Amino acid sequence: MKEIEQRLNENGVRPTAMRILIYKYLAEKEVAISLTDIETAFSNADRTTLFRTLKTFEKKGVVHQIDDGTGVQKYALCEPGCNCELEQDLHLHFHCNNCDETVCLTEHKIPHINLPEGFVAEDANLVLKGICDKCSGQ
Amino acid sequence: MKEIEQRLNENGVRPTAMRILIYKYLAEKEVAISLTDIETAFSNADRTTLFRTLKTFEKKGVVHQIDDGTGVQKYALCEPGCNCELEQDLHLHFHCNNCDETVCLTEHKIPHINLPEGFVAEDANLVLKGICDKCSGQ
DNA sequence: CTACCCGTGCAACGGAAGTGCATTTATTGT
DNA sequence: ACAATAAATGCACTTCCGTTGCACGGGTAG
Ligand SMILES: [Mn+2]
Ligand SMILES: [Mn+2]
Ligand SMILES: [Zn+2]
Ligand SMILES: [Zn+2]
Repeated sequence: MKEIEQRLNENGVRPTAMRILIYKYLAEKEVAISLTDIETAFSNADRTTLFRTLKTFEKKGVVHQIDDGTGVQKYALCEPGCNCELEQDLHLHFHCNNCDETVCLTEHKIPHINLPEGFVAEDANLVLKGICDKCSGQ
Repeated sequence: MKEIEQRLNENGVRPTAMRILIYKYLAEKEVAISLTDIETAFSNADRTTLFRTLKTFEKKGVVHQIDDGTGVQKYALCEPGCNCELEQDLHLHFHCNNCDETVCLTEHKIPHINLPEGFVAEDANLVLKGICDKCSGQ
């Protein structure tokens, strides 16, 4: 509880009640979360607030956005001290075709790719799709 | 012209006038194309027709869909004899943050990734973002 | 020639992201 | 403690894109 407030403060995000709740929600879930997920979980709050909270979190480096190819934006908490912006720190994501959940595989960094002449990479996104550990029965 | 008809026939797609035009359009452009792009190019035709044409092309293996993280679906012609479905044949895509175009780098296959226990990969999507060869001045 | 299938067109729907503005809540200076 | 100010929240509305239902019409096959 107190740690959350501290974490938000460190990142320059004012720890309002709502934001703490959303942070806690993100922390409990071990999967990437969509705006609609949060909207469902906090049906009393307004969608715009939740939307802007996520955008604030993203801008301040509290969460990173995930594009898993489903067409809906997902978010997950950043590791403490992570540098999502830097190309070297980009991890891959896994989307399960069975349970439809997306998880961060923070241990698995995106390998460096040699590009043709003239191409300069600044960012990368690698998503693997298949069956997750929960759904594969193992 | 005749080759296009043949190509479509080979893939089980009836070569209507519209479809041939769309195929030709995709072939001329060297970049990934969105439905809106096609809609703009063929303002006389109906959006639905174009949409379903792309979906038909995709189902029959004439084009593959590309998710470049912009939020809009793009499409590009498949290489003759490509096996987009197979994991081994997946190439990466490059999205230019300057000109906003997305290109296939068909030579660059997505490297195989060792996943944690229980995860089974069936598909992969790797998108690099940065500055393309045209925009980097080289 | 006729019946049918499939491509095309028109209209409408639904989900999701995003914005402008009013209102409430928190923060700061006096 | 109070006023002035800034930030967060809520409501309404919009736009964009993908998608579907249904009706029409031209080509294809029997
Ligand atoms: Mn992640
Ligand atoms: Mn491609
Ligand atoms: Zn799963
Ligand atoms: Zn470019």
